[in-house]
Amino acid sequence: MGFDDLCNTGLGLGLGCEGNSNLSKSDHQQRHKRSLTTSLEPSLTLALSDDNSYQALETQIDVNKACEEPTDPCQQASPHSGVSSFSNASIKRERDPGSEEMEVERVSSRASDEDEEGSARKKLRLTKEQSALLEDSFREHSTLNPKQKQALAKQLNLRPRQVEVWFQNRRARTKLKQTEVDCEFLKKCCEKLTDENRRLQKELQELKTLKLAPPLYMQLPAATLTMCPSCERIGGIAGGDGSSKTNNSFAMAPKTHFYNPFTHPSAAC
DNA sequence: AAAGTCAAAGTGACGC
DNA sequence: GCGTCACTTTGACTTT
Repeated sequence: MGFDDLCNTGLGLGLGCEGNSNLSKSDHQQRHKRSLTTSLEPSLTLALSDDNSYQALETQIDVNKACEEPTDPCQQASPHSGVSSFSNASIKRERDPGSEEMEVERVSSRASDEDEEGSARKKLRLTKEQSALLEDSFREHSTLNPKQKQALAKQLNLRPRQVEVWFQNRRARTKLKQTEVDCEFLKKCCEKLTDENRRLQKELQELKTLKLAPPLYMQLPAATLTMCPSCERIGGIAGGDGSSKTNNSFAMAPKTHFYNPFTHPSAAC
C-alpha cells in the first residue's frame, strides 16, 4: 500500500466521513459546542447498516405494558449470565457457579427494586442474552424511536430508560473506538508525510548545491561542445571523444542550452 | 487490599 | 419538551 493508497480513503482532512449516511438525525448534531477531543478529532461514525429493519423487533407487544411483566428473564439466563458481551475486554468476567447464582439473583431483582427504591443507585449488569439482543438491535439501528425502545425494553424486561442508556453508552463506545482507529490512521499519515518531507528537503538541498556549481557546459572541455546549427545553441556532446566537428564560437552565446547533437530534435543537426 | 477497568447511570447543554 | 450528546460519577468486577 502506497502513500496515495493510504491517504485516498476519503478521510482527508475531514476524517471519517464515510458511513455517515446511516446516521440518525442525532448524529448530525456534531455542531455541539463542547468537544471531547482536540482539532485532530475526526468526524465519527457509527457505521451501521440499514436503517429500516426494525420490524424484526416490532412484535405484537403492547407497548403500554412494557416492564410490567413479572417474568424474570434472568431466571433463564445462561450460567454466565452476569457477563457483558460487548466490550473489548468482554470475556473477563467468568464466574464460578456459586457467584453466578448470586448474580442472577441480584440482576433479576433490579427492575422492580429500582422502581421502588427510587434514589438508590444500584448497578445492574446486563445478562449475556440481554446484551446480545441489544447488540443485535444496535447493529440494525444505532438509535431507537420510542416505540422501538418500549418494545425492546419489554423484550428484555428492562425499563425503557435502561435501554435508552444502553444505546447511549454504546454509541459513545463506538465513537471512541472509531476515534482510536482514526487516530492510528492519522499517525501513519503523519509518518508518511514526515518521510516524504524529509526526502523532498534532501532533494531540494541537492538541487541547491547543484545550482551553486558553474554551468555544466563551462565545466566541459571546449572540444566536447558543439553548436546546434538550426537553433544556434551550444551544447556538450555527451561522452564526446573530441572527434566531433566543432564550432568554438560558443562561449557566451546568448541562447545556450545543453545541446546533444545526437538527440536534438532537429535531425539535421 | 489497592489499583485498574468496564459499563450503567446521572447531569446539563444543545438542536430540533 | 424531547432526544441526543459529552462529560462525569459510581458500582461491579478483575488484576496485581
